[in-house]
Amino acid sequence: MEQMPNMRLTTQRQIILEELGKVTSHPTANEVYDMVRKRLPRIGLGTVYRNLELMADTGVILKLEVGGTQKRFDATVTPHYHIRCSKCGKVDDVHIEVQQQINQRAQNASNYKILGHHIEFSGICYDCQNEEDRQAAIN
Amino acid sequence: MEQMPNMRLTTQRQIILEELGKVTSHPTANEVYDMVRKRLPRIGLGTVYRNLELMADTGVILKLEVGGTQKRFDATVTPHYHIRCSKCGKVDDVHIEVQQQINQRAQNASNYKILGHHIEFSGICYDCQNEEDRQAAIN
DNA sequence: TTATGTGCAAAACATTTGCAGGAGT
DNA sequence: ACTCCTGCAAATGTTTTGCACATAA
Repeated sequence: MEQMPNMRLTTQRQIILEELGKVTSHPTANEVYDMVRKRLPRIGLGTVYRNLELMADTGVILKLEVGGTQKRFDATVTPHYHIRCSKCGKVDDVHIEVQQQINQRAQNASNYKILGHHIEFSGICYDCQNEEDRQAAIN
Repeated sequence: MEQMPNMRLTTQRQIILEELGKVTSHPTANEVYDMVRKRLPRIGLGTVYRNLELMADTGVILKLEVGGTQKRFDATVTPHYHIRCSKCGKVDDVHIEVQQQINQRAQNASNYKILGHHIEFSGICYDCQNEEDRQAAIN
């Protein structure tokens, strides 16, 4: 794990990062807690929150502030976009090219110093589409 | 207010919508509550939440699920993008053209049925830039 | 008249924090 | 040793909900 000065390499940190790296599901803090607890049964939820926050602040992971009530986390830090299913809330990556030119446009159109952007698509995932079709067949 | 069947036109609903329409600041539910309370001192916070949610569901207003801990609301329902100040959390509109073509690209790149997208820029607002300069001058 | 909506308070949920003991450097 | 970190539990902040009464249609 890349570190800041005064940031210790603890077992908890290593395992949180390892477990997050294993999945592509953009888990919530609580889901990470459940994953990590299988290997470290006595870890506290506060520790998970503190370390996810810390790793997001130092750029080791990404904190996704997408729709829904909970924050989600992503071990892939290269820029990419996301889609969230309006039915079930699942979040997936969307592999389209990054729209670099819109940062400049936003710079021209506002009095902010632009740092970046994120695109969140909304839609219905494959499973929920099938679910819809099944319901339609019944009615 | 445009309505669904069985949706009554109450004083509370009218005033919530009026007050939200007066501002461009993308207020949180609690900020709407404070605005509305000046005219309806006995309104409950639950009523504000229930009605903002209902109006967002019926498309009368927009619920913004941008970064930060609270949801924000917007009386402007025509598609547009937002920017959030990384320092103070303020949210403003960004008036650049809507990137309609990326929905098709996302459709091709995923197995979701795409419904739409939203872009959130991050940056430093004018006031916070000045604040930074003032701090730099001191140090 | 009657189903829907409201005010109020409590509950639910996500996240943060204080603190005493534990562990990395 | 000296900090920083952790587990635990309590606190905080936001949103939702149950219920008895009020009100729009």
